[in-house]
Amino acid sequence: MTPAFDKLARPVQKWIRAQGWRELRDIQARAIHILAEDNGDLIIAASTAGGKTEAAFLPLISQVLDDPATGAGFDLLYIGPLKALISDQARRLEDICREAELPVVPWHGDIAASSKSRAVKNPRGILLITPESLEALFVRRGLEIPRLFKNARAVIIDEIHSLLDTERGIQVRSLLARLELAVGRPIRRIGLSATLGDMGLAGEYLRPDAPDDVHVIEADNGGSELRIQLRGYVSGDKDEDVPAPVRAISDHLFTHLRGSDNLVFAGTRQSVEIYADRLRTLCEEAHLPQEFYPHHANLSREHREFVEHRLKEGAVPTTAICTSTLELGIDIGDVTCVAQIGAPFSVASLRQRLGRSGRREGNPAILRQYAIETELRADSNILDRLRLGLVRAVAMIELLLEGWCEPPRPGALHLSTLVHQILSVISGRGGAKAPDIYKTLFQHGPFRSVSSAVFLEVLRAIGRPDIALIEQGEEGILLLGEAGEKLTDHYSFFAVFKTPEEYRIVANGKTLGSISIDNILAPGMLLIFSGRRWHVQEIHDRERVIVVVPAKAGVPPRFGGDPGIIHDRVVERMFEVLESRERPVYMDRTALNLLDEARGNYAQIHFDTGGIVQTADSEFLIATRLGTIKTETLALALRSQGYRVHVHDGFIEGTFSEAQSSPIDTLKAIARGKNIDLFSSDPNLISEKFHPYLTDDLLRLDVVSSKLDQQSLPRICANILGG
DNA sequence: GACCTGCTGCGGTTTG
Repeated sequence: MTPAFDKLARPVQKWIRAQGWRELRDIQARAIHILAEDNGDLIIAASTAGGKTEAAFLPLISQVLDDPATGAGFDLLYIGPLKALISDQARRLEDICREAELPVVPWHGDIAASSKSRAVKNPRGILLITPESLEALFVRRGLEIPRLFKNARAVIIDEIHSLLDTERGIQVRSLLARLELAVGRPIRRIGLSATLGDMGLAGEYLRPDAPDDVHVIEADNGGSELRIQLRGYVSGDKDEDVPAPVRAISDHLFTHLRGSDNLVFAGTRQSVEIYADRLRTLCEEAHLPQEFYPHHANLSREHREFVEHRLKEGAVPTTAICTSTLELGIDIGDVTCVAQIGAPFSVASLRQRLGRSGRREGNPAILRQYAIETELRADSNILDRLRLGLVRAVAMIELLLEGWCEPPRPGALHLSTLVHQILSVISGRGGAKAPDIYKTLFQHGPFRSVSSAVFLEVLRAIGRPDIALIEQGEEGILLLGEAGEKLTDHYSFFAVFKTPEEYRIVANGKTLGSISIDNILAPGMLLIFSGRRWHVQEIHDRERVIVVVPAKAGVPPRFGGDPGIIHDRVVERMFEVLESRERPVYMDRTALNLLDEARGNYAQIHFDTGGIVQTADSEFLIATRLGTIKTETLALALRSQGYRVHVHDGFIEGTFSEAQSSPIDTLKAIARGKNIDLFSSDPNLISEKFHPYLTDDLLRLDVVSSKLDQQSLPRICANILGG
């Protein structure tokens, strides 16, 4: 074939021939050359099904075969964020490795303990593991880590775009640093990804000590055709059984998606239930077989796998009404079109979703965007008049077409994850001194933006007698306290992210899924769940179980959630859309009418003399033109000065009383550097799993580093006043 | 004003 092919080991070449491949893909050939050249780190970015896994593994497996290690130890380590992904990848790798007689060891919570203990006794080949299971190895078998990984040539991290600066991403980085420390040498890191907004920042994530040395291979997947339509809908009376836009959008989906495989991203789990229920009803009324199914994280594994299987097999037409569950890497094959109801929270996720469609050569990728706006009345709010949902959908489509997406946001302290890693290090080593922990987690690990003073404060906080996560032993050794022992002893310790408490919903002895305990339910109430209608029969509070039987009517449950963070650039583009006169060709007539209306209303506000206007006697409106973080920071500052404010995309709406100074004067004072206590309105600061063990001071530091931008506050105010 | 992800070790019994 090619020089790249000649570099591969015999059994690998034989496997490639058996696949009937005529040639290696471009990214595969490039990866083979780069991985043969030196020991450097590498990022491979290509779309789903673009051959990334093979690009990384074919040359690495070749190296293992050409130069076998002596003694026990895994040759390669793969970290994947999903159990389903690990099982998928293990199947593919087993096929390649069968010829080479290299063991492939999938390892996650659903794998039998017997096969795990076998692998620990005789570690060889490729280990595929979740971040949580790797954490468990460090905690439960900390002393065996060097033996298990001393031969590891590389660690492959799949879907790194889903990790980056998240809690879980910081955990993975910490584990990598601890791994290298345990084996006493660097281990080459290879990141696989679909969507990356900024390769430099991804390199920074992969190897913080030498980001510039990280090789990058990017597939050019330009050229494939993209078809977009944005349809507008106006909602009327809220009291209707099925609201008009739900009815109209469902009719449109039913007409255009029936007969093919599609994904409908409905935005929220509640919305998934509403549209799935409506589309099921339409199928029943037309006496047609069912082909629309809901898919979200609260539905049972059995039901989700049923939907995934139908999509993957492609034997019968299937449309999944889903949340971001179907956005990540699990293999569901190609879909005809991707529908998006309401604007998403990030361009990155829109891009990732669209990547599911038009993958087969010659097929276009199709995006059907639906925007719902409320009908205006004489007393309608000014922000309803600006049609911000529709405007955001337009802004995001424009940014998508330009190829932009959100970069990661480094700089957060991640104190909750730090508490977790401190406990993990102490537990895995049976005790540790503060300077050793500092060396492990800070000099080599991901917490270098945390100062040593803050580190000591965290140790003191979790060592307080009423917290008792750690305590001081002889010669300054830190040991687990009573609460720390209890926490790390339970398997729930290994995940760094928080999970809500839930009821299990059971019908006819089978689990349908779960709903949050925040739902107020009583026997006799009606429920829509898993796309069908139910009657609540029994509630078992202690067992957290709700028993339901089929019913004729129902209402969807509440699932709750955190507000999303919208990037500055998206809001900036929204204002450009409001101030422009261009009418995008992909919008239907209703959508264009709504956009014209929004532009007319925006022009009437007269922001031309500055970003703040008085809209009524005691009401004001600020256009920050900035994303969630900066707009929320200003909102907190105004609240601390006694104003009542509401935040929207790039806008703050507020009221003030005569006794207060005018909001313009307040903005002027902040612009001049007036000292503001952002927390005087006492906002909730606990959002992550280990936050409850920290002090208020530490929580404030953490929030300021991750969710606010205190530093920019004077400039934000100056820009608003400058018009 | 949202979405998603994950989980060990032991003791007992049976089988080759």
